[in-house]
Amino acid sequence: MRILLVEDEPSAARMMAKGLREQAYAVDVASDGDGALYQAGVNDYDLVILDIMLPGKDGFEVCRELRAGGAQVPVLMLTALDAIDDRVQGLDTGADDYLTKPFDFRELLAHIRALLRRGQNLQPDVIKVEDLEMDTRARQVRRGGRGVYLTAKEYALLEYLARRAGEVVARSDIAEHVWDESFDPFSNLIEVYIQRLRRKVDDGHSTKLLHTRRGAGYVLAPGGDFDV
Amino acid sequence: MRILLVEDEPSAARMMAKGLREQAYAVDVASDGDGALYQAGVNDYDLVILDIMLPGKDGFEVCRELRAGGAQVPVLMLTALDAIDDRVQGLDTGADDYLTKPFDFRELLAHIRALLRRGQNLQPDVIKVEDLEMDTRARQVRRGGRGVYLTAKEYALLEYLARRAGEVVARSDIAEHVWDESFDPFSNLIEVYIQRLRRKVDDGHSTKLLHTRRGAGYVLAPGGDFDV
DNA sequence: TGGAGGGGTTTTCTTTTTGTAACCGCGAGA
DNA sequence: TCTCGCGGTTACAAAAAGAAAACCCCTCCA
Repeated sequence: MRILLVEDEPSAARMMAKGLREQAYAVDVASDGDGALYQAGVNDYDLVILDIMLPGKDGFEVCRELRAGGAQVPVLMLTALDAIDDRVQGLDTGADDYLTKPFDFRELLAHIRALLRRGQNLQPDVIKVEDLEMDTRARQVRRGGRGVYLTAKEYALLEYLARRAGEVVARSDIAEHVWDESFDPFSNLIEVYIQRLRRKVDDGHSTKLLHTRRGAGYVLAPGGDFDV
Repeated sequence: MRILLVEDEPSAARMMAKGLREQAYAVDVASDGDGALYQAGVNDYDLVILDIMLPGKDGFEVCRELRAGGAQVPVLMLTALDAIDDRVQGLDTGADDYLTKPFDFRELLAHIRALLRRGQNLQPDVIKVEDLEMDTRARQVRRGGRGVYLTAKEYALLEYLARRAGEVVARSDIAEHVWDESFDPFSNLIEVYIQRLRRKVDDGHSTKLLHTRRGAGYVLAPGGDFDV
């Protein structure tokens, strides 16, 4: 899941981005309103985290322009406690949720999870495909009851495929939602990660879940959704 | 679906063409305005993607000449964000849509889908012919509920026939829409692919869907019955 | 400060797909 | 019925896509 973080204070931005990446989110950072609008226009984010206090256009204005441009993306507003404003509380700026600073990081994560869930028509917290189970809340994966240790990127990729289980997912989609703007489309990084996932998820199991559709992308499904 | 991509920057062109081909579009590339006009004159494209910034004739001029020549083909303009122009926004250059660079690839795909759909009065995402189902979004094909594995070219050909189910499709049409300009009209490649499709789609089913009309082309229809 | 691990790159190897070509067989018209 | 030609079939070569392996670099932490 890919997030745009709009925060002008560099150290806060760095810290949050780091924490989010640790949670396997792909994060792009914008430090002002215009940059944020530009990024949001270019990429398809799953969530925007928007600090209200920004140089130039403030958070309210950014949110307004986003909505005016037809963007459906969920927006989480951040505001200082002493600057809470009726507009924020009423969420009538077009935002979907807000959080007061300073906040506990786990609290932020909880809000993010809730918004993301809402954004994809309430997908369950635990995704099951055959005997593969992904607990997206605990970020825990098990295959046939046995725990599978995945790195953050591996997890993010698997979760993205799992949420679209049974569909052929184009590599452009993967690049878009699992990696951030620094992804090099000519690298074979996706193949490399698919291979790492196969080793951890499919190796030693007779039913493989990760299938290649040459010229199209990858599918996560038992049997690949057709008899080969 | 056949697309003419007009883009002079080689790496951008290569990247876009690759991504589009991944989505089973047949893509021709032109690197300047005159080349584009020539190609568009010779071939029948379903869509033209036109960068405005071109050496020689620019995108506006190319579009104008295209329209002057009576071309109805949908045109999607690409423009740099900092070069947005009233002419672009007003779409009064004869273009049907525009997109600012750099853009998100999925966004491009969405625009392409929208334009292609607009041109053909709302094509559905799922095409059904008898017990053959093509889910064009998930890129899955099934016959009688059973998944059918098709390569990229096979899929493109079947989709083209399916969209024109019941019609006799001339091999010249097939060559134009499923292959690109490098197609050798003296080869029997189409026959080869029809055969491959028959093996995967019709074999083992009593009602055949792929029928030959000698001297005319092929039809995808149950029983091959159609109004003459 | 050094080593382990995660993320990313590069290179090489393997498999699949695409395209070519030669040959076969059937159907329509003579 | 015979023949010609269109299309079908099959085999194979070339090219592309993907898999695998090895390697690099950076960060974090003991």
